[in-house]
Amino acid sequence: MENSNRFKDLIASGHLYLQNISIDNVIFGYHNKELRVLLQRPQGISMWALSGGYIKRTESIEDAARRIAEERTGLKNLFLKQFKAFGDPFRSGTKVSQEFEGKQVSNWTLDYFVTLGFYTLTEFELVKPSGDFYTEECTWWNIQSLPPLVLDHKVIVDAAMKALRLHIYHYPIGYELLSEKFTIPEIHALYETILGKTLDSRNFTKKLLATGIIKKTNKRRNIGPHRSPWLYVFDKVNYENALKEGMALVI
Amino acid sequence: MENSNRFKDLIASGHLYLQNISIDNVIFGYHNKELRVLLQRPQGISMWALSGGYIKRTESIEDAARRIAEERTGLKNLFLKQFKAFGDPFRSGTKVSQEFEGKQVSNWTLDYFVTLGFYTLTEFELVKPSGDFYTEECTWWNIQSLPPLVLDHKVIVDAAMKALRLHIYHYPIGYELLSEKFTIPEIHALYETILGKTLDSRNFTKKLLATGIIKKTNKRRNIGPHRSPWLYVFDKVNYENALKEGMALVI
DNA sequence: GCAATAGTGTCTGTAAGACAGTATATT
DNA sequence: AATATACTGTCTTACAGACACTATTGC
Repeated sequence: MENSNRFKDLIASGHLYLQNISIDNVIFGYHNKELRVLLQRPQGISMWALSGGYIKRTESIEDAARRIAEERTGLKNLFLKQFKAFGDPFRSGTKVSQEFEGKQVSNWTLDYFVTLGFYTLTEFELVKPSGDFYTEECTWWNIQSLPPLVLDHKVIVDAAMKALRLHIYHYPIGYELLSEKFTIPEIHALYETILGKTLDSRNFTKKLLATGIIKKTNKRRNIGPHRSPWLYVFDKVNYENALKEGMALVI
Repeated sequence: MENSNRFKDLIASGHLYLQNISIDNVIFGYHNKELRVLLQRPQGISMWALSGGYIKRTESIEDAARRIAEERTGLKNLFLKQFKAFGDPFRSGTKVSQEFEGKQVSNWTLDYFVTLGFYTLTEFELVKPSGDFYTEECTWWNIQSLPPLVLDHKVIVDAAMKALRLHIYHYPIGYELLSEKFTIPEIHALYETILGKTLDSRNFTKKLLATGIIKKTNKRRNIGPHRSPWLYVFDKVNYENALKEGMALVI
């Protein structure tokens, strides 16, 4: 059977979405030394939830996670990483989860769901968060002061944060969080914010430059009554390679 | 509703297993400088497959992966790690997959499956592989010379191998692959085999001992007409801690 | 000149990595 | 004695990490 026909048949015969499996996307936003997470509050619930959704029968899990991020942020081509799957008969199936995941009030949303954890990186000033019909609020929360979260979403956020902090040493993080041209102090602040600790600026600069993922331009940024910092850009070739092959950065 | 009743209802009302999601467990076996993978060949198929299965509505994903490993190896308490989820509408749904995953000939096994990749470590001499009713053969294959694999199972094996080689630096690997007491040359050979490269024995010993995960006993192993090596054991406290918290080993 | 920020060079200490000779068990 | 394997110490080098002064900008 051709694939297009196969899809039509599957969709016609059953559900648009895969069953028993969901995606929770921890959408991180960065701006000006602040790291936030995009959360939404479902109608009539006092707790907050990650941007989640289901996998269409016609898309890969990465596409699904990307679509969910795009629905909430309006942005395409975000930095996206799968980090862990969570599955336990008790993680969904409480009263709360019925109300929370009850976007579609049918049996299978009350069922045992395995959720695939992804995280996404974006610049939160570029984003006007948008919830869906079942969402009462959708907004950014500082990572240090999150509101009460439904289900095991706090566990998922913590795992995403842990994965992000590990990945920052192995993948070129920053492209989606900074403007196309950025200064060393800007990317320095980004790394400090994500890692939650100060990094010696001299050593940081040396080591980041040694990876080759960024390069100096011949332009400077005017920042008022101070010395103008040089502008840098990501080196396309080295960036893509580090994204695919990984890299070693010990800062 | 009580949980026990909830499960009964769910199982009675639908399927025993979660739908659209499977587990593939890359069961690695080690013995005497050789690393193997446990594969099975379904009835009437010429290609081989990973040990896979589905998730019962009453168990967590880790429990399901553990159960699958136990069904094939007969062993409990194996080293088990989740490493990645694979999901794409085209990864299952070919003619081959119908025959392969057609253990239960019903619509949903022909459907789009997201599979959760786990890997397991064991000592293959301890294992008498056992397939199930639908399996024609179930046996160990050297990692260097795998037979043709169904679907994307080669991709999954490669990803598991990559994850294992990364994890060996961060988790105490060896407890399930060696006898309770083992010598430095034995664990040295294990690390060399998994990493696929030679490791200087002097530096290896220094650094492994520095982690504190193994400790010397006052016994030696008799190995014939040669100097008798000391026997070591894993240090329970440090081992458990490294398993939970991770560790740093640069070899 | 002042205030604020950018930018960078050097030193030290640690440890990774290279390297080879001695010890021991058996026949 | 011969053989095969276990065991270990030192040196070099690289680099991580600590550290502080100079440069630039606008007012």
